[in-house]
Amino acid sequence: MPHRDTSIETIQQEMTAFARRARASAARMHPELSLVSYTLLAHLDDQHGCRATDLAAHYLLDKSTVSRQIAALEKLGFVERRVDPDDQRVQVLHPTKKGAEVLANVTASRRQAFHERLADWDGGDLDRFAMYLQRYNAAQDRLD
Amino acid sequence: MPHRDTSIETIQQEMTAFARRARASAARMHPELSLVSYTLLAHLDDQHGCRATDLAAHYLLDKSTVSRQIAALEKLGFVERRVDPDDQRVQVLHPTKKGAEVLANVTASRRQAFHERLADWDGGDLDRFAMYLQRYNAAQDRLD
DNA sequence: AATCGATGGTTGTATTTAGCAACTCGTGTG
DNA sequence: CACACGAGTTGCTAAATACAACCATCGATT
Repeated sequence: MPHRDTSIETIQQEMTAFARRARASAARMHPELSLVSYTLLAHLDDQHGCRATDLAAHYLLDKSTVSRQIAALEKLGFVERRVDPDDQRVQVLHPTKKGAEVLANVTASRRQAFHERLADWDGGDLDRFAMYLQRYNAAQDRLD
Repeated sequence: MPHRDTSIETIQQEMTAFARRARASAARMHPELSLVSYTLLAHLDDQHGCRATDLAAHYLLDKSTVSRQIAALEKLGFVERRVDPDDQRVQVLHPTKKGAEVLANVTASRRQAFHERLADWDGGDLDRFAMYLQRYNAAQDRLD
């Protein structure tokens, strides 16, 4: 088996192992915000608001799923809806002040965890690893 | 913000993005074997059999979850139980012939998908990416 | 202007995955 | 022997998700 295949095998195994744990471990770390809620809220934050449909498209989730997740986030007081005056159908979603704060906390603590995990990596390796992941995910975007 | 932090931020984002999708995309590709079942079956296969408790410990799953997953796999005829003659409490789990075949098929098709995604990567990059992932997951093992 | 198809969103229903708690049954140790 | 422990199962619950049916609004066409 060529070396190339061995590498691909490893990548497959490790990505799978990672995926299996990520959700559970995220839930353990941040009971207040599941991986999905976190992701949605983060997207709203850095897009400065967007529509539910956009979230669904971007994350390949059913619109009903997004609708319920957003409803939950709204109930928690983390997002608010602003009806678009130009089109009464659309609700532009924004994180509330409270939502932005919680998001910032979770982000900080996730960042902390990542920093610990990556503490002994040198800068060049971090840089390359980051690049590879971006490249990998971008490829998946195109194929999925 | 030092470059190091930017890399870590990217790694965090990309790993999260990946995790979010992996399950759904695995389910779409292989409706016959969820990501968890696949993982459990694969573990049985390469350990040449093990106990339910070992699976639970290894994958940080509740023993009830493993029990039900195994029951499902057994119902499908993919695993069989062999009671340990030295300790009647333990059941050593093994993939059946059929289970091993299905596993091989799914593995092959997953490998195919990975090959497509990584088709335009050069050997050095694949190698480094694989190493980084192993290193990252090993670190997570220690901390989790 | 009335209508109709497309778009944004919600709700009903079902499935899957998971955890926790309570249980059974066998094992081994005081 | 009694009792604690370990392996596994089962009852119950909750969360996340998909699919389908639905409602409201918009925009284009007649």
